[in-house]
Amino acid sequence: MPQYDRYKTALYEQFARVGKALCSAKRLELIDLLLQAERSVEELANETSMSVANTSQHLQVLKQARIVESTRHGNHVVYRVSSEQAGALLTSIQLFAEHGLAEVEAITRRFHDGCDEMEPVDRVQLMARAKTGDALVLDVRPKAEYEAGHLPYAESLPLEDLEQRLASLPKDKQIVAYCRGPYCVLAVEAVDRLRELGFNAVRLEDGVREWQEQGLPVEYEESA
Amino acid sequence: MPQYDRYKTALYEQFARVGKALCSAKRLELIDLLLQAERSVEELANETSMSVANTSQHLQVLKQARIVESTRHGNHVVYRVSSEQAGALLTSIQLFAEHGLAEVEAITRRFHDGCDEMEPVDRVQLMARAKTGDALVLDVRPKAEYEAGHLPYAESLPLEDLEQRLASLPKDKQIVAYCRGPYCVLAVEAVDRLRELGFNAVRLEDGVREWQEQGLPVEYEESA
DNA sequence: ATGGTATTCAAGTACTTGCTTGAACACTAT
DNA sequence: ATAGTGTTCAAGCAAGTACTTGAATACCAT
Repeated sequence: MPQYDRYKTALYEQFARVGKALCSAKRLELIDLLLQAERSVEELANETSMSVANTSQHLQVLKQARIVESTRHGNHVVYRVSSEQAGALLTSIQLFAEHGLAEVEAITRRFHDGCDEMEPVDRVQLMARAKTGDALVLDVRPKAEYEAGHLPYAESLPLEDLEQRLASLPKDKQIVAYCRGPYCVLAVEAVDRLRELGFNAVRLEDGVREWQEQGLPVEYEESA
Repeated sequence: MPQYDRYKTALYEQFARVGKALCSAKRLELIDLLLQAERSVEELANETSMSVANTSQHLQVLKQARIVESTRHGNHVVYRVSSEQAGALLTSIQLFAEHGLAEVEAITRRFHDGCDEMEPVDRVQLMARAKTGDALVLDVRPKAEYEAGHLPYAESLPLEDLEQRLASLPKDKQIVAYCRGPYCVLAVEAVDRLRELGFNAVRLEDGVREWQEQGLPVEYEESA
């Protein structure tokens, strides 16, 4: 079966193309960022602390695997994730790593610990409370990510603006902060700070992606 | 945020460990085989046309990523997939590759073409027809894989034994052959041969894994 | 113990990858 | 045109990976 062997090899090599795109920590980080919102090469380079050239090269690899796509906008080249299935890919890797590799749990615990916020939140109920104004849902990611998609009734309050806007936050309602997802620390920091100041704040582990994967609705800025 | 940076890097490196295990065509092939049934190193080496030492090394990589596990059985070391989530990983890569990479479709088409069997089969209905004996479902994989799990009411008829057992096959019922899944060619070959001889044969694209992922039941040999 | 078989380990080589640097290219604004 | 900015390309180096070969280990049978 020489014919068949060539077929088989060719096929697995195609599958491996996808695998190769996912085998670098930096590339996974890029995908994760792009899942929140599209970005230019320069922005991605800044956020991942890589050189622009290097970032560009990683993006080429992802592009060849059809995980991301790009369009030129004037002087910038904007990259985005090419399909929702790319998110599923990352999710399944993260899920697998979390269940299979004890190290992942150890790492997240070491960082998130001290912040014992992890009371399980009923998502549907949370949405209802947000709707009635019973709870204040804060999106603490950078504004651009909020605009690209956010939880229903959530308000944007990027972590970096938190200090300036403390006065406008209610002391009498529960504040629920979320960010990019379970591995992101933005919401952890926000909740830590808010509690320090006496607010009733909890962290929602979900990001928009997790929320969406649960089949729950997400809002977008109409202007875009 | 140096502390945070270290956390982030460590985390993505763990995720990448999983990715690294999936970035070689040979390793994907190994996983695919192991998803059908557990095997010794030697068997895997034979089936993938690799040297034993090389196979062993690939298996170490998969083991470190906790995708496979092994136990010693007397003189042999038997490897198996460590959890069902590993199957989900491979599935999501294959799914992604199939949708995103035109090459995959081109490759499969080139091989499967001529065999225009792909009439969509209603799985639940097929199971009903198999139960009543209305259709004969053949598992054309090697016997060991059949024993590790097969579709309900399916009979084992490894492709290599097909010629010898032609006489026992019915001309008056539909024969539905399946193998490891959509990318496997065993069933294609079986159907080709059967049709040549005037049987009413079709191929079911599913393998056991696909079947199971649909939430449908699977049978195991009680003896095992 | 001895020899046989299955697996893993260790060392070596060819090849690939990740990152850097500096140049080239594409587009904008003047 | 010209200069300025953002992105990609090309060359080069260090590090890592895939595979081979031959030796070492683990187990079984006698």
